[in-house]
Amino acid sequence: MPRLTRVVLDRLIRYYRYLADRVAREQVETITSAQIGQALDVDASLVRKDFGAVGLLGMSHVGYEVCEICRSIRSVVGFDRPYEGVVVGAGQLGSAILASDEFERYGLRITAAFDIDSFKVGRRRGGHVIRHVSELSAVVREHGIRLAVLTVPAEAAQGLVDILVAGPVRAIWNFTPARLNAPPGVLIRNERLSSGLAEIAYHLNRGMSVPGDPEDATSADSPEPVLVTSDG
Amino acid sequence: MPRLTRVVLDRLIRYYRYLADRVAREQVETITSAQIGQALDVDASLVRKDFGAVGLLGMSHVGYEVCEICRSIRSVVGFDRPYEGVVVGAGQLGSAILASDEFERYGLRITAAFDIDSFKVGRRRGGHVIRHVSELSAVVREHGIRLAVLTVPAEAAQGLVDILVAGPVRAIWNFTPARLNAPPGVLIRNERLSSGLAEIAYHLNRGMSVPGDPEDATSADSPEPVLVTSDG
DNA sequence: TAGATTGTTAATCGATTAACAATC
DNA sequence: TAGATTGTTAATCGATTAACAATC
Repeated sequence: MPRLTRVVLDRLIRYYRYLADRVAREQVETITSAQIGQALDVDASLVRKDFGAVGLLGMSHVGYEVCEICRSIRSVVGFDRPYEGVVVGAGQLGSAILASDEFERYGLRITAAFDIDSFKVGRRRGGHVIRHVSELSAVVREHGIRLAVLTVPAEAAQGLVDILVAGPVRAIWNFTPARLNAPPGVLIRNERLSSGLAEIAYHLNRGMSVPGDPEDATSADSPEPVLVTSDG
Repeated sequence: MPRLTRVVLDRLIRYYRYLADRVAREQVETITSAQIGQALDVDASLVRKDFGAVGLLGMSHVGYEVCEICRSIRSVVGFDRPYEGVVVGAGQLGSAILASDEFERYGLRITAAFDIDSFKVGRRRGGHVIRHVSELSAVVREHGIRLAVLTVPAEAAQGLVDILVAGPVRAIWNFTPARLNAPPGVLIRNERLSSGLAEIAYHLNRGMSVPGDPEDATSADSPEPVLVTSDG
């Protein structure tokens, strides 16, 4: 199977969330590409193409089996193979992430938290005892941790990346505004909030005159598209 | 000036952050499109095209004035015109946002916080007293608030959007996983963390074999690109 | 001046949409 | 069967990259 691009991956998530939510509520066994497309504002043939890309086969005259779609997406993306991650930086945002139980749904289990502030070390956040960052290198090696969530001040970020990638860490989920360098093969996923703010500021300053880039919602009753955008 | 697309806006932010950071550190007066392009892994002619789109003119043989670039981007995006926003939902994530001072740099000033939990109401978060959500409608109207940051449980999100857009709110910064509907002219910006998790899970499951989509960092010393991606 | 750099046009690339034969 | 739906190919669209004359 050829590598999926990020835009495809993004749509797969949207299909998955929409269908998983729906199947939990109503009894839906099958669904057509046109129905999904309308609900999510994606062209029906793009839906079919995406499904084809993950090996899903539909049934003529019927559509696709909802459970099979969900299963297939989970499997292709890898949500069904749990993996462990650590949170580095137990400030407000780090604590919010430690307290969240949303991530397990997507395969991620947070197994340790670190901070440099010795006042915080030893305290609990969302069921995890905070350890001192000096233990970071040993812990990720010992447990073969492959993901680190970075919620530290921007200045500290690169130094921590260097420590992490010297061990088994192969993906960094970066919530700091820092630009980070890592060796080939290490994924750095930036959650850049300033990008959201740019879009918001631009929108508010332009008046609301121009239609945008509808993304994962529609206002079915209005001819003009709602402005809905997302990072991915 | 024609409307800027989201991809252009995204790059503008990257230019801005890179240059603002740099000018704060070193004494740089001018810079060429090639230098920016190399630092940020963007084709030099795309840099020039982006600058053209915001009305920036360079000087042959010299490049662009760094301060002029920054000023121009701030102005086009609207960072130099402050606006007020409210945070709805004073949980962990809401508190993290309330505590942050990063956003003022981009024009956003948080002026109020709301929650439905009467135990929280009256307490302080990052300098703001939390008010009961029943006051939300009156407050946004009174202050002409145009942005709301949503950090509530997914089930509560749509109902709050309806209240907000009935008032002056014209942009929603959505940190919940809910898909939201709003009338035309209202921007809904989704910060969808599951999208980041999808990319991470996919990467970790694929092995690190395939080069990716370098975005705002490069490992200058390696021939292969580092995997660096971002929501925007 | 010579050479570096811009601004812009043309070529390329990739992703989305449209069309339609095959299927049940 | 007739008609709805898929899977796939071709056309379109938009964004990126390459090329290059104009400039200082």
